[in-house]
Amino acid sequence: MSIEVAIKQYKFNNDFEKAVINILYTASWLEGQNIQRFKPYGISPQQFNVLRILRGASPNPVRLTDITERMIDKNSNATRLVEKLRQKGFLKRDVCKNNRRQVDITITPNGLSLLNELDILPSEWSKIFKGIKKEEAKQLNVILDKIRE
Amino acid sequence: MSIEVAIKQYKFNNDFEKAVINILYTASWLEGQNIQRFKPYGISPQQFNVLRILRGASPNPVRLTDITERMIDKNSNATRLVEKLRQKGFLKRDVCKNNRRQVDITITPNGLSLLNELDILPSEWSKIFKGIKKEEAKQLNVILDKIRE
DNA sequence: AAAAAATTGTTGTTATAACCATTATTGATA
DNA sequence: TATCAATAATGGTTATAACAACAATTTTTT
Repeated sequence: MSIEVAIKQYKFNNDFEKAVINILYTASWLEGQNIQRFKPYGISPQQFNVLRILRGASPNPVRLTDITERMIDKNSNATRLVEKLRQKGFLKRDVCKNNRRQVDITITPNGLSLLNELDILPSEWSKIFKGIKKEEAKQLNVILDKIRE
Repeated sequence: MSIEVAIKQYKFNNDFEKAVINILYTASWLEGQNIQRFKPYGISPQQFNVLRILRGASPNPVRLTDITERMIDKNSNATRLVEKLRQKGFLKRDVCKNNRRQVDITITPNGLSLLNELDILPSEWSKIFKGIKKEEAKQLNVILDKIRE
């Protein structure tokens, strides 16, 4: 659906302004889809993000600052997200031996199997993105990367 | 900056997955810019969004459902956003005469002049978007609209 | 007209985000 | 080695989001 119809605003000052609103709107839309996807498993998109970061480093641990750096939304409070996930048994926390200020955070087998269930299969991607082709996804990535220069 | 470097994740399963993360990340980045922009004026991006909707309809009033429909982030609680803005004198609320369930919401001169200050001048847009050209902004809009089909 | 259904907006509650001060530890330096 | 700055993480507080129940009013049905 065009952004004009979606938010019933038919006058944009220019293509850049429209792009800003389009990005924000599309992100909110995707976020909504993710919330629905994760809800049955009792985790939030942010928590999912943390688990993916941990899996990326697994079996090596990561520190809290690593998580903050790599998070999509940098503003969140990583300490509390990690604690939530620990309570659910998806990760473990150990004070780092070399540097006792740091905490080593590692995903557990439980966490890995949760991610396994949540991974989107290649066949599902084409359903979700039925509107665009691979080439367009690539173009999109190029343009978004340029925007944040 | 490429999304890989930004979030230090170098393996994506495919271009679609990368696009999802890229959109979410870019939106968070834009949101951050907006928060900084609006902070000196004491309003949030959501409140700014509401005021823009009101200006779009001005001098006609809009109702709460209109606001919810047109908001970028549909999940917010419009009632409370409106109340915040009313307290600051940026809009007024009147119970609708024809239908007493409804509330007519109108932007005040105060609200209009706030928006006036916050409007991004054409010269500023090119600074913010120094990374992309008008044509790329157009392409971006086309692709994002297709995604949400 | 009375009852049922739909619409419109409000409010309570719980969870999460945002902001910022604080603690603990380490490493540098004088 | 005592001090100070930098680093790493935590926790209190306030604001906002998310969800859901609720109340008031209007519209539709019987």
